Order: sequence, then structure tokens, then C-alpha cells
Amino acid sequence: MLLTDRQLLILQVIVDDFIRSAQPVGSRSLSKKEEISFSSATIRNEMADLEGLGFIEKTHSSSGRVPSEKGYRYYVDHLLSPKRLNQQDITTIKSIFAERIYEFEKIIQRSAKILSELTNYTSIVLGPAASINKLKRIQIIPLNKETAIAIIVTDTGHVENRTFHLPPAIDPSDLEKTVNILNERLTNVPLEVLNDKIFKEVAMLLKQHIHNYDFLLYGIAEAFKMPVSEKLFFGGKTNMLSQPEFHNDISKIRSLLNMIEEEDRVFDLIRKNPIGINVKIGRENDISAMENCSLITATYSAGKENLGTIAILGPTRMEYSRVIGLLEFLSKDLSSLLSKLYQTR
Amino acid sequence: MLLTDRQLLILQVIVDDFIRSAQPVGSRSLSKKEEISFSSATIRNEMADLEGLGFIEKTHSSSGRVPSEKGYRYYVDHLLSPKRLNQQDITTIKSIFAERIYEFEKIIQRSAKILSELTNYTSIVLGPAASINKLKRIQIIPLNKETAIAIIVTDTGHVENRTFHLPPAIDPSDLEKTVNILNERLTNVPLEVLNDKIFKEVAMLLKQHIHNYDFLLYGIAEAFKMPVSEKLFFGGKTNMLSQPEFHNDISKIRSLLNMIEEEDRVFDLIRKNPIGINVKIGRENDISAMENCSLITATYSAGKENLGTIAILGPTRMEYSRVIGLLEFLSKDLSSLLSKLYQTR
DNA sequence: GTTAGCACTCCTATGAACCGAGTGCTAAAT
DNA sequence: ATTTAGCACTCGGTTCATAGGAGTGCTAAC
Repeated sequence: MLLTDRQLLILQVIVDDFIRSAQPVGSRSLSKKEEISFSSATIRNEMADLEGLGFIEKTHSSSGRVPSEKGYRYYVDHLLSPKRLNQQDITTIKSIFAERIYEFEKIIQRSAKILSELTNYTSIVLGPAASINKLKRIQIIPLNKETAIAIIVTDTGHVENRTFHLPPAIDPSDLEKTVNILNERLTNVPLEVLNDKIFKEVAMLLKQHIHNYDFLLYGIAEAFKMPVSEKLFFGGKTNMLSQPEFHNDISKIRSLLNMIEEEDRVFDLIRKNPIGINVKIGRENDISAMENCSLITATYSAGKENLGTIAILGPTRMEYSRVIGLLEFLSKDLSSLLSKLYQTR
Repeated sequence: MLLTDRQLLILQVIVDDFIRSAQPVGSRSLSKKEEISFSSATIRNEMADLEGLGFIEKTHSSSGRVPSEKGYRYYVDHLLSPKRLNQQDITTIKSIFAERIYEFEKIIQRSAKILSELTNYTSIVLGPAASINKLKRIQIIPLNKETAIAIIVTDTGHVENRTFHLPPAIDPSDLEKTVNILNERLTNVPLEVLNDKIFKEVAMLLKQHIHNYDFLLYGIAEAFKMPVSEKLFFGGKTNMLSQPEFHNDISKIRSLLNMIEEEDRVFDLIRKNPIGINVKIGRENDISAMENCSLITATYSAGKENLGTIAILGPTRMEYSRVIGLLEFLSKDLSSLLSKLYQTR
């Protein structure tokens, strides 16, 4: 079932207008728009058809029309005019990279902040997955007789640390030997296979050199076992409060903010998106708290390696065009910066 | 100006009742309470006096009374019955310490979470000031030709890391020598005087041993310069949304949540409190977003050393008695645990 | 000093009346 | 065969009056 050009035009104008005003759009106000040259009665007929097809809805029997999720979906897929970013936005985004910063985290944190300020929505950035990074160095620093800290440094400059138990009365030189072996064997190994390698290769070696090696090995393996997971960064967590659709519905706000606080659920939401730009509208997100929200994600990478995701969470009545533009632009910039950094490592 | 016993009783019952119900308290409903044996007319007279003295207020000319900030203050200072914790609460708090955990942060994070769940308010915990901790070990790990990571481990097991620039074409053995000197000279030095010592003592030594020492020194000092600040942990950030006083006032919620997101302001709020339990009511907090909120803080320590603060942020209509009980209990437990940990280090 | 009684105040809920924005349908115009 | 003008109708929102209830302050009696 194809829509006529006129229906497309009307759908587009309805969505655009509603995104701007947050008010149901009536036939008369539509007929006054420049781009529309036919009468309100015609529009009413077309709107009735569009409603029949499920692209728009009424909030009550004599109200104007509002886009449905299907309507937004069609709009995003077919009608979106890829709005050029304005110079202001470009300058602001470029400013993220103005300072020379060597820590990913800082850059990513700033990206999140600036994205949320530009859009007045909530931004979410999934940091680079540490697990594909490679080990640069392991250090073990005993704190006291019982415990020690294991510090892992990756080739990207990421530092992780864990506290673990030491075997009783361990010889300091044994510890040193162990660290040497670990570094020798595990340098440049991706973090995600670290644990595997420890048991397959390192265990053997330790057995030969270290008295009572198994307790120590167990401690170290334990320390590295927890998934070295990606970090989430947020910007404008409370921006949703200023969206008019939530003004009379504290419970919606509450469930949304609660979801944001429960990082696990945000992880799921963000991580399973495909490479490139992706738009999920309302219930497409499969989370009841997101019923009136859309999520736009964009992945960034270094070289061919996909690293993480930046996302904007806003109401379904979101400025899709602008947000997509911003995300495209930022993800490209992030990728090229990271590619450079990765190259020189 | 002293209040009569009867006025005290009435004030107390009004505050207690309002804390429970969030509804203005009328003379008739008061007269029905068990602990009150006189008529509603008498109560009305007393209430008029209490209002004249500024302890209670009307929301409109024919409404029941509501405690004023002054009324809460008097209640907290003089009327609070130090409610014993119930067994349930005690068990829950004890459970924070059930697992043997060696990282402060974990314990503190759990404390924040559990406090907020017990109270349904927002909890804020200021972690131990890293600056009074002593240096255990410094490690420097070069990432590439230009940059390196400095890792600082404290005697409490806290790990900090910073990226900094390396001098061009630095000799690896020089770097090693430097690290040795740093560890030799700076071990057991409190972090807050680290920078001082670097310039006063280490600079001299480096000068003697290392070619081109000043660039390196500068980089290292730079890396340690940023204040190693205390960390904030939150629990139940969105709990305020369920307080009825905010239900019709999104803007209040917004400014409150915004304040919470701006950690700097929370820092100021929390840090400047005296040792022990402290209650700040409404505008006593000097922050407009906190107008309808109270903050109760409790410090915790290890031995004589004051370490940090746990706090509960709730509406002025807060269960002062219970919250104070919980905070007292938890801060005592935290302190004794930390004292033990500190002792064995 | 305490209390009963009463007039008064003000909030809240309810419902009627009305307006305006918007629709659907029909019939006329193009 | 489309498009448009016209019109009856619907429904949410606002305004207004009304009634009820919770509460107060005051006065006079206990």
C-alpha cells in the first residue's frame, strides 16, 4: 500500500509540526502552511485515510492528529530531510576535541555533556569496551600480609584494579617472579582471553617456579575474572523533566529516571544496536518505561574496530533530523580521533 | 520565652502527625489523640500561640497547622524521642558488612544503597578523603613515545591514575631510576603533601641522576597536581519523586535533581558539617533548591581520624528520629570496621 | 483556665454553561 | 472525479455558581 505524494506531504508536515509544538495538529492550521495549497476539507479527508492506515492518531474524538509510532517510523525511514548541521553546532562539537587530551574517558565524558546541552535530551555514551584492549602491564602491590592489589594497564591507557587475597606467608620474591611471568606471558593479550590464558599457559609455568602456586593463581584469576565491562557516561539525566509530555505524569518520569539509574538496563538498551545510526521508537525498545521515548544510537570505532556507542534518549516527539545529524557528525569525529590514537600506540 | 509543657506536647504531636500524614493538622483531629486530654478549643488557643511564636504555620486562613522550619528545629533540638531502631533495620544494616570486602568503595556504595532503601529518601556518602591516605607505591608505565600513565596506590588500597606527557626521547632506564627515587622518597607520605615533597626533595635528587630531569619532573608533578578528591556515592536519587510534597511541582524536583547531578554543590553541602550527627533544615542549607528539604549528616572515622560523611537528604517533613538512629548506627559500624582495617595496614 | 458553641473562612469537589478547535459528512463547485 | 464550502456535532477546557467540609477565632458559659 503506497501513500500518495499528498499524503506523504501531509504526514511530514504533521510530524514536523508536532515535533515543534507538542500540540495535536488540526486540518485548518495545516491548510495555512506555505507548503500546503489545498483546503482544510481535503486535508481532513487525507488525514482520515492516514489515520486508517495507522500513521496518525487522535487524542480524543474531536482533536487534531498526532503521529503514531508507525507514523514516526515512516517519517524516520522515508521522510526525514537530512538537515545540515548549523555552524554553531559544528563549532560546539569541535570544541570537545579542542584540548589535547589523552584519556578516552575525558573525551567521552565531555561528548556526553555537550550532546545533552545541544539537544536538551539525555545523552548516553558507552565507553570503549575494555575487553578487546590488550594488556600492557600487570602490577601486583601487596597491601598487607593478607591482601594485595592487582593493577592492569591496557594499551589504551585504561587502568583497572582489583583487591585479592594473598596466600598465607607468601615469599615476596615469589610474588615478584609471578608478576614477571604474568607480564612476559600476557602482554598484548586481549583482556577478554586473559583468564583463559592464565589457566592454560601461566599455570604451568607457575607450577614450575613457585611454591604453593595454586592459591596465588586462584587469587589472581579471581581478580581478573569479573567482566571488565564498558563504562556508561550520561549527560543531562534530568533533561527529560523539561519535556512537556511528562509534565503531568510524575510516574512516567520516575520510571524513566529509575531505568537510567539502573545501569544494567541501559547497557542492554545501548549495546545491542547495529553499527551505524539506529533509531528505536517508543515500544520498539521493549521497555515499558521507554514507551514515550525514542533512542537514537550511533557507533564509533577506531579503524575497523567497533568501539562503543553514543546515544540520545528523548521523547518520541524528538528532533530526529537534528539529532541524527549531530550523532553522525560526532561519531565520525570520535572515530577519527580514536583511530589516530590507536595507530600511534 | 519558654513554652509550657502543654505547648510542647502539642507541637510534638503536630510535627509527628504531619511527618506521618503530610496533611495539615487540625485541632479536632489532635483532640482525638490518646496522649491529648483537653478539648479542641483549648488546642486552638495553644495553636494560635504557637503560631504567634513562629513554630507552626497555616497553609491558608482556615487550614490546619503545619510545622515551620523553626518548629522542626525546635522539634529536632528538644522534642525528638530517640527512637530505638527496630530489629529489621539493624539486620539490614549489618548485612552491609556481611561479606568480607576489602575495598572501602564497595562498602560505601552498599551503605548508600541500603540507606536509601531503608528510608526511601536520597542517601549521599562522602568517601574517605584520599588526600590523607599515605602513598604506598608509585608506578609509571609508558604507553608510547609521548605519554605515560602514573599510578598511585595508597596504603588503604585506593588506586589513582593519571596520564601525562613524557619528555621526548627519554631513556627507559632514566624512567626506572626516577620511579625508584620517587618510591624511595615518597612512600608513606600523605597524598596531600606529595606535590610539595616532589619539588622540595625529589627535584634535587633527580637533578643529580637524570639527564633532562625538569621536563619529566614537570610531567609527574602535573599528574599528581589535581586534587585527589573524595568521591561521592548516591543511593535513591529518584526517591524524592515519590514524596507527596513534590508531586505538583516539577520545577522543584528539577532543581533538586539538578543540584544532585552537579556534584560540586553536593560536596559543599556535605563537607562543611561538623563531627557527629548534624541536622540542617530547609533554608538552613543556604541553597534554594533545598528549600523544602532537610539534610542529616553523620561523620565516620577510623581511630581518631575523621574520614568521611554519610548523609540523608529528604523533605523537611522527614522522619528525623528514625533517620538519625540509622545514621548513628551505620556510622558507628562503618567507623569500627574502618578502624580495624586501618590498624592492620 | 477550660470548654462548648457558633459564625466565618477557605479549599475542594461537582456540575452546568459556554467557547473553540477540530472532525465527519454532504452537497455543490470545479 | 476531485476538491471545496458548509454545517452539525464532539469533546476538552474554562468559567462560574453551589454545596460541603474541615478548620479557625471569638465569645460566653462552665
